[in-house]
Amino acid sequence: MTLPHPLPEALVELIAQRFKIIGEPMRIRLLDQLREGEASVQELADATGASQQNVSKHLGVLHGAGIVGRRKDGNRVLYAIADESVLELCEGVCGGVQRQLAELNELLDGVAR
Amino acid sequence: MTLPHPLPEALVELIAQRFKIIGEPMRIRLLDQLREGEASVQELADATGASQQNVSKHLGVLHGAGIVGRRKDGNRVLYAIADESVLELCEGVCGGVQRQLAELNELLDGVAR
DNA sequence: CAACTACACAACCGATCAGTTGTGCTACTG
DNA sequence: CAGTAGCACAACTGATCGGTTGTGTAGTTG
Repeated sequence: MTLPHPLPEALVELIAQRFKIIGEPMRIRLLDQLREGEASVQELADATGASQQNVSKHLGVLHGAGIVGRRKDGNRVLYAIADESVLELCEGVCGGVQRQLAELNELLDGVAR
Repeated sequence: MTLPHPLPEALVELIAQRFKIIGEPMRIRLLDQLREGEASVQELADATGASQQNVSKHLGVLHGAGIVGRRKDGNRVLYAIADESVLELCEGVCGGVQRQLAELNELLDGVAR
């Protein structure tokens, strides 16, 4: 996809909001956990060590953004990743981070030499 | 690239920080502007309608994250995109947004039918 | 029906952060 | 050298947000 230029203001806001939602450690942990498949709030709370309320809150945000899906199963509520593209985004970021660390290493090499 | 699972805590923090930095409308506007090539702080301030101090502050954050590069040119300081991958990230997000809007349209169609 | 589990909602608190204001510093100019 | 332009740093403020606490509700179990 090719981005228009200049970016329309509304799109800028949408993009920023999206990034901001993902830019939270706890939410990334939840998404990472959901890579194993759908899970209940309690399971995610246990897996991350966070409180049930906190997990529920973050899942609500992710669900509101359409990043995860909700499904009732009797007493519980199962969440699952609905937008696989977020994982690709994380990979992209990791790539950037790795590239940066590599450059940093080169710089250190240059100094040490 | 394939992400490890579970994500190490430090990596989670790094990813979140990166997303959070990009998740700010003004910074996205600056990056969008820099797609046209390097520009001075004043030019970016004029282009975005923001104050010089505010632009300088955001550029400082982007520079600290290694996303943009700095270069002195006489009296001015020219900034340029240093990590092109951020643009790809924005495209990825736009893809997700578009997909979401498409699904929303389908839902509306279903209701209206 | 009573007790319990799972979840979400609301209110609150502390921390973070974007934007402004004020200022100092550097480089160019007349 | 005085004046001006370009930029960054520091302090302040208001808003946003993550996490906790408390509570209400739906569904299950004995």
